[in-house]
Amino acid sequence: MMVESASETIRTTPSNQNGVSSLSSQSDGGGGREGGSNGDTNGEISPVDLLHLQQQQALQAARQFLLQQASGLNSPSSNEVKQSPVQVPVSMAMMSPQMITPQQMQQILSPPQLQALLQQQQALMLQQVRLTHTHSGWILSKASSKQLAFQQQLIQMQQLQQQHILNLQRQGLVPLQPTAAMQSLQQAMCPSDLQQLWKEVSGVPSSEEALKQAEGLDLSTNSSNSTSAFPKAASAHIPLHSLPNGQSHTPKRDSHEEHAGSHPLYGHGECKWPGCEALCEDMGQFIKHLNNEHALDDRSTAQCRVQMQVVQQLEIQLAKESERLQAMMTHLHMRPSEPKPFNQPVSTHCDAYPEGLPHPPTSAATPITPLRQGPSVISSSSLHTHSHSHTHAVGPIRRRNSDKYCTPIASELAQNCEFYKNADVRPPFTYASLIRHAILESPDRQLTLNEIYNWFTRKFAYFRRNTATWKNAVRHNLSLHKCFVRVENVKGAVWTVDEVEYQKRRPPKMTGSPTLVKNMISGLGFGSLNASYQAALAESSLSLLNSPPLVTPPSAASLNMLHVGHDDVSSTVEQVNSNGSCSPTLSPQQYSHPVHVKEEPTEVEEDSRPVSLLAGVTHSLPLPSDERDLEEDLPTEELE
DNA sequence: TGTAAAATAAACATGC
DNA sequence: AGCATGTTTATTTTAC
Repeated sequence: MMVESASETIRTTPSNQNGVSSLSSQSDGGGGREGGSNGDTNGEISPVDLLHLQQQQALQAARQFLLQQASGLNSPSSNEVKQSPVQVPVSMAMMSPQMITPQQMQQILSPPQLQALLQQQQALMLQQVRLTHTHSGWILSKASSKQLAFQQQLIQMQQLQQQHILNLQRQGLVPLQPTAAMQSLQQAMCPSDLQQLWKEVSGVPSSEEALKQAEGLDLSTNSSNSTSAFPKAASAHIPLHSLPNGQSHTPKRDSHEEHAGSHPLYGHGECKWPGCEALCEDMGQFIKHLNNEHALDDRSTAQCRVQMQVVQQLEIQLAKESERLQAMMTHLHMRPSEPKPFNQPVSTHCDAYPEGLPHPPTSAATPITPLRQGPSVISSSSLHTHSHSHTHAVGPIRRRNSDKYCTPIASELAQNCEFYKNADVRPPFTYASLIRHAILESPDRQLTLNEIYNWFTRKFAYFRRNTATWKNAVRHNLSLHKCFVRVENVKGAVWTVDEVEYQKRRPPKMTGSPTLVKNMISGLGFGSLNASYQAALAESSLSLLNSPPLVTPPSAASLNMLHVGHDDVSSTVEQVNSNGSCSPTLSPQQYSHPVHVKEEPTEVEEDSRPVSLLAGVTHSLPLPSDERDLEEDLPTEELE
């Protein structure tokens, strides 16, 4: 090794010291065996399943829609829902009726369209009701209140729609007069809410707001903290069940709404008011426009109401789906006896995203932090590890596990990068693997120590929270392993990977060894794994890759372990065309490129935000031995 | 049970 | 002095 010590400096910031105590090493308990408790045993397609399916589809579409609606939509190309019927149907048509309020339809669709939609929905509802009745006994016992509520929702939507159809016919197309829209609005909201809403919607943004236009709400911002991330109109609280029968509830004021930074309704020089795309040069002009065109009048109010309902519906739906997801997770990964806090509000587990924000210490009761993620994909070993280290959530890496027996790091990371990013789960990889991966992932395949640190903290929530020891470990590994080569350049030293050395480091071990595979599987605590079922899962998950990234759940079971190579990355880089961690741009060849030490190490502070979770199909999902249709509903997650 | 690999901890050096 | 970086040694844990 070279022990020279030239004068070099490290330019980067000292990085994060989220000082959390280091944990002494500790042993682990036995191992969480996922219970085989079979909560529900539905084998065939039922009406409820149909409804579920419909809900899923609606939710997916709605999620996109919500993102558009609630985020101020930074992408200039994507227009919001507007009068133009051409724009709408793509997102709207996918949404099931319960996602769209009549008012919104009224705003969006032309009367003929509205009529057609209404008829369609009526037919659908009738069908559903009939099914419900036909199987009423079964449904009641199984689907319970959730479905009933859903039905109710449908019916009420129906009524609202009819009401609005009448209004439409009565007053022509444009609803400029105070109408039932207003009435229903007032019905649904208590006066204080209404006032607040009006104030929020029509109020002139304060000058300070105008000044803060720097960071408009973009998607990432939105997802960072669920409810408060919604734009004002959305965050205006409305009765949880916004049914015309009115409710009293006193929403706590959203403290964010006054300080939302830039105006959520303004972005890319364009007014983001639903149905409006007026161009505004600057904030001042926009404010003028807002006051003129979207002042406090009936129309604005109705539009606001529409928006509220949209958001509310979506939130409700999201809550339900999240709940279901957690139930699934609980069932699949955790002890059956463990009662899960199902009632956790969505907002609490949606805050995982912001990178710098340390999690609130994961309570021991909730081993699986990232509820919003689809940890169905997460490495079995990581889950396993995590699940049985309650008392010390930051237990030691169960190292060999990953490196040798689990999925290669690249595909694993690619698949679960979002999970690891948000979940306080220790990645099942060796430090060496991670370091190598980080370096290879960088544009120049070289990183400073600090950049390596940053990569760790960026990619893994675990390393955001537990900084005490792992940095030492990183340094230790860098020094220890010959495969990491320190290279000096003008500005400092960078670390590179000597691929040859890395390959030498560990001879292939378990290539094609049935015994090892078996051990691996059993070691992961899966019990018996049905190969054919895995294959099916893999296949099905393949299809997920075609889904839009936003709604692609990382729920694909995968089979990597069945073709485990000898080593994590070495096999991965060549096999899997995912350069790991979500940045699918790097070609495999690049990994083997000779390293060029560049003069100025790049700062990879906030690298390209990798979003795709659609990496591999290769993973293993802990499955109960009884084969069940896990794909029944996909965790509709990832509000990146 | 022994061994190797990896994690963990810590001492120490160096430069800024 | 304090910190970041880097090296080295020792011990523990884990899987084989």
